[in-house]
This record gives sequence, C-alpha cells and structure tokens, in this order.
Amino acid sequence: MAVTIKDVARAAGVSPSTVSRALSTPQLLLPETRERVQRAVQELGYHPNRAARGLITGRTGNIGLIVPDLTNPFFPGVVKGVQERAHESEFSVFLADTDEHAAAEADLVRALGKQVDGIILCSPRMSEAEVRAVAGETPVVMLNRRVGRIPSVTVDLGETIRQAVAHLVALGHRRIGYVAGPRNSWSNRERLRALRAAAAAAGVELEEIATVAPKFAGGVAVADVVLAAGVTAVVAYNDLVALGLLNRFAARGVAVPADISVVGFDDILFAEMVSPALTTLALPQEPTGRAGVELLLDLLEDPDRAGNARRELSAQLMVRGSTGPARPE
Amino acid sequence: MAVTIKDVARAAGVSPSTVSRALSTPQLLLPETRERVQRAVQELGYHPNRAARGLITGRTGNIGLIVPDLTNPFFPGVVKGVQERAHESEFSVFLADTDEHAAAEADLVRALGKQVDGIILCSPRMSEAEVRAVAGETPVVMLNRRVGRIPSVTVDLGETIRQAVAHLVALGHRRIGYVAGPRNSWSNRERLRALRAAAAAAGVELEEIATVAPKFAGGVAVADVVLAAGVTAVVAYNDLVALGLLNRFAARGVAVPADISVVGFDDILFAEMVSPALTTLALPQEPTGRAGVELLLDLLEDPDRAGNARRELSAQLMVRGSTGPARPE
DNA sequence: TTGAAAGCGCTACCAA
DNA sequence: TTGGTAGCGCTTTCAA
Repeated sequence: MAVTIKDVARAAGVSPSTVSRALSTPQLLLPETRERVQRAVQELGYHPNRAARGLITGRTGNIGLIVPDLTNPFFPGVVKGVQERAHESEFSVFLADTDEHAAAEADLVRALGKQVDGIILCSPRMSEAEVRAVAGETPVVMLNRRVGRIPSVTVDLGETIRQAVAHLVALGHRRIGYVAGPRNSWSNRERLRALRAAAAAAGVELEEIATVAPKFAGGVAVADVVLAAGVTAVVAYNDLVALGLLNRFAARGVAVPADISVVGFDDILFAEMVSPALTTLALPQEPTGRAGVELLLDLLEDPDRAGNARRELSAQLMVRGSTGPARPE
Repeated sequence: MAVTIKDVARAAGVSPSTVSRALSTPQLLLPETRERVQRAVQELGYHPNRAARGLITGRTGNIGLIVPDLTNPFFPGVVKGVQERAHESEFSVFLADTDEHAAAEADLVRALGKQVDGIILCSPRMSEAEVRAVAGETPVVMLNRRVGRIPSVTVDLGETIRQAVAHLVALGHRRIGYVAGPRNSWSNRERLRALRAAAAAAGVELEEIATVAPKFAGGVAVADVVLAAGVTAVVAYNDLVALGLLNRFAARGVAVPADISVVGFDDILFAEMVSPALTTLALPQEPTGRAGVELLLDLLEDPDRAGNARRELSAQLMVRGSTGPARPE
C-alpha cells in the first residue's frame, strides 16, 4: 500500500492536519515542526494523493488536451508546448486525439470533464453551438479558433498572408489557387478569407480549387486537379497537403517552382526537409500550446476576469525553394 | 456544482447505494428500480466522479504514457495506438514527453504513479536499475525495450535486418556504415548487434560511424563524416537521422542512391514523402501502442500471470529509392 | 432487493 | 501553532 498522510503524521509525531499544512502553508508551522514533517515526507517518499486532494479542493491538477490528429506534426508541437507549460505549474495533461472526428470532440470533453480542471481544445472541428455548450460545462480554452467570448489563442495570419501574396505577385503570379482544408475548420475559413482579401487588394485572381482532408494523401489526391486548374501558384491549407502536392508533382514530372509554385501553412519540420524546401507560413507551435495553458490557468484563477481572454501570436513567412518566378503563359 | 450520486438518488427516490449498484452491478436490482435510476442518470446527465471512485476501488481508470520525443513522428503513431486501445476499455491517457531526458523519466513515473493504474514507458532511456525500481512501485509495461521480467512489447528486427543487409549486399555494397542513436537506447544497441551479426554472416564490413541525437539535425550533422568514412551504404538509427543524411547529401550534391545508399528505421510517414523515398525497416507504430495497453490491462487484472508477458511484433523492409547499386570503387 | 453506515486520503474549519 | 472533526463523492460491507 502506498504511504498516506497518516503514515507521515505518525512518523513525524504530529497530526495529519499538520502534515497537510507543512505541504500547503509551511509558513504557518514552527520551523522545527516543519522540518520534522519534511524529513518524514522525504524518508517515506510521500506524495499526496491528488485524487483525494481534488475531492476536497475541487481542483484536480489535471488539464485535458484534445487534438484532431497527432499524425500531423503540427499538433505534436502544440502538445509539447502544452505539456511543458503545464508541468511547470505542476499540472498533468490528459491527451486525446479525435482522429478528425468532430463528433468525438464533445464526447471526449464530457468524458474528461470530471477529471480535469479545464480543457484545451486544439483546432476543434465541432460546431459553434457545441463549443458553447461544452464551454458552459467545463472551463475551456481554444487554440486556433474563436467562438464568442471563449478564451482563445490564435495566430494573426492577416499580415503574413498579405506578405505571402505579395511575394507571389512579385514573382509574376497572377492566378493563384487555394486547396482548402476541412469545411468545419475555422483556420481554413480564416485563411481563405484573408487570401481572398489579399488577392483582391493585389489585383490578382484567387481560385478555390478543392476541399481535401488535411493530410498528405489529400494533397496527393488533388494535385492533378490543381494542375488542370491552370494556376501558376498554389497555396495549400497546410504543409501536409502542400507536401502531398509536391510529391505528386514530382511523380508527374512537374517542376517546382519552375512550372508551379507551392505554399503551405504551419512550418512543420518536414517543410524544410524536402527539396525543394517548402515555402510556408510558419505558425508558432509550442508557443501556442504554452499560451493556451496560461490562458487556462488564468481562467481557473479568475473566471470572470479571464473570460474572453485572447492571445494572438504572430506568424512568419518562410520563403524557400518551392516558390519562384511564374512560368510565362 | 456537478451532479453527484446523491442528486440522482434523490431524483430516482432511492439511496445512493442503489444508484451505485445500478451502474456497477445492475443485475442485482429490480428491473423497475434499475430503469428508474437509469432514467434519472440520463436526465441529470450524471457521470460518476472517477477520482472519488478511485479512492475506494484503488483503480483510477487512467494510464500514463511516457515518450521520449513527440516531435519524432514515430511516437505519435504509438501514442495514437495507445489512446485508441485505452479508450476502447474506457481508460484515459496521461501523456508526458521527456524531451529525451533520461532523468525526467523516473520523476514523471513517480509524479504520475498515484493518478494512474499503470504506466507505459515508450522506448525509455533510463538505466536498467531505474527501470526495475519504478516497475517495483507501479505497474509498468515497456515498449521497445526489454529489462528482466517486465512486460514488454518489442519488434523482432533480426530477420528484417538480415533482409536489409542481404538487400544491400545484393546491390554490391561491401562496406556499410551505421550511424548510431543514443547510447542509452535499447533499440540502438539491438539494432547495432543485429546489424553486426548480419554483416558478419554476409561477409561484409560494418562500420559504426558516429553517435548522434535521434533527430533530423543529428543526421545533417553527421552526413559529412559519413561521406568521409568511405562506405557505399549507410544505415541510420532511425528515419529522422536518415532524412537528415539525405538532406545534407542533397545539399552537397551527393547523389542518392548513385553515390551512396541510405536506409532508416521506423517508416515514418515522411520516409515516403522525400525523393528519393527512403528505404526503411518499418516498425508497426499503432499496433505497438495497442499491444502495450493490452499487456498493461492484463497486468492490472492478474499481476502474477502477466508478469514477464511479452509481445513481439514484426517489422518489414520497405525498399524504396534511397537504396541502389553500389558505386564502383 | 434495498438502505445505512463506514471509510478511501485528503483538506478546511473551528477550537484550543 | 496545532489537533480534532467533518466531509468531498463514491463503493462496499452488513443488516434489514
């Protein structure tokens, strides 16, 4: 059996209450008592049972993290950030991967709800109504999405998307394609909106080519459609899709960037690893995760003040080999 | 406040004990009572507090999963498998990433120990003594490592490594290099041992070139040393390192496989995405995770019988573009 | 078949 | 400054 607070109390010759205080409010004890308890804690290797503590304090010291797909390297980056920051504040992290099933998200929130103090929803796919519903039940922070007054961490892509479009226009591109991600992805909608605005402002055409699963295979699948669309540059919903495009283009003997330029979003590690390396709009992955934890901690501490808290991080255009001068018509 | 067992009891006009029974041993109740309780559960949206339950039953319904580095795509695959299988048995998963710090592993096990029924250690880097120590305190299953009688899931690479060496030898390679992973990695030692044996049996040289961090940057860093070693083929500790090699080779204008052949381990998604695609020894990622959970569940159910349980999965050689005929001397 | 009571490990209150 | 007591939400005897 594990060592309990009673064992420590007995060993130190004090009451359980005193042991408890020695751990939570040591300044209230006589230095001598405190040391005696601490020695006993050390010797017995006592770790308080957090479940029992949580039963009383209403705090579990756990946070839940729900991501759509761990297989997309973007999310492990975020998860790492969450973990790191959580551990710094002595929180443990429950992780759940929904495999891109929007329906699984709400279920998971409810299943996790009881065992955590709050939940971080990373790029949730569920409807706004569902988001509001779960946020009403459990403290929730969202990453890469905004719904009403729910605290969220987002990345401001407006300026960076303008830069990216300017970059393509400067290279002579006049018809730019966009391969869209999931319809229920807020990021997808925002990216499309900003791209449209930037293209309009620059006086170039933006063609929404298709909607694909946000995976490598999605890019591969849509590549030939992209070629048939007659654009000279294509922006993909994320790097994984962009890499899928590059892969299929290579297989078809289409030269990048000579025949077509390709741009992604995220800047996953592998964007740099392919050749030509992928031009992409880099999202801060670990910082997003860290910021999410911070917002959640604020929210737990002061639900009123922290409601509607927003953290907006910035993106960066990484110009690499996959973009180049437009092929003359 | 969340709805408790008392609320349900009141709503259903029964005692809390009866509600508890309705959930755990419904067959002991009168059908009518059972239904009344179940209706109340539904209406109030009652979910038992697992922490409170765990306090009594000694079971938390949680398992801990510790991985070295989520940024290596191999691990998310395993994590996904663990998650899936765990959820199937109504277990939740605590995830912790040690960032390749062996020292963090034991600490994490201890920190998590109290809140979980058992822990899955994925490719742990800690010493055998430490492994034994933590396994003595908490039910532990290991993935990709064997220590004593601790239940483990491993992948049998012997035959596949022989195949890989035969493949290279058939292509005319006589001097093969190995870029080693972390010294404290069991997988690394096993791979090296099997490679040595296979090379000796085939009558070719195996040269251990260097030890690197099991990351992309590690491969990049060692690439020039590999070239200077004068081997015609190189096997890397894992795909990430192999991809680093490919990247630096490309930058140096070294043609793969014309000038040098490259082989990795794992078969991460990106092994297929680069060109030339990476020849690699594919490890089953999700199955490894799933098997780990199953072993752990067995262990929890019957600690005696399940001690020393082993599950050995098999690997597969994926021959792709990065291996080809040896460059004539 | 059901309910009352005890207690899991801990913290928070009130007294002393 | 410390200890006793109650009780968090639940399960599990033991009685009825």
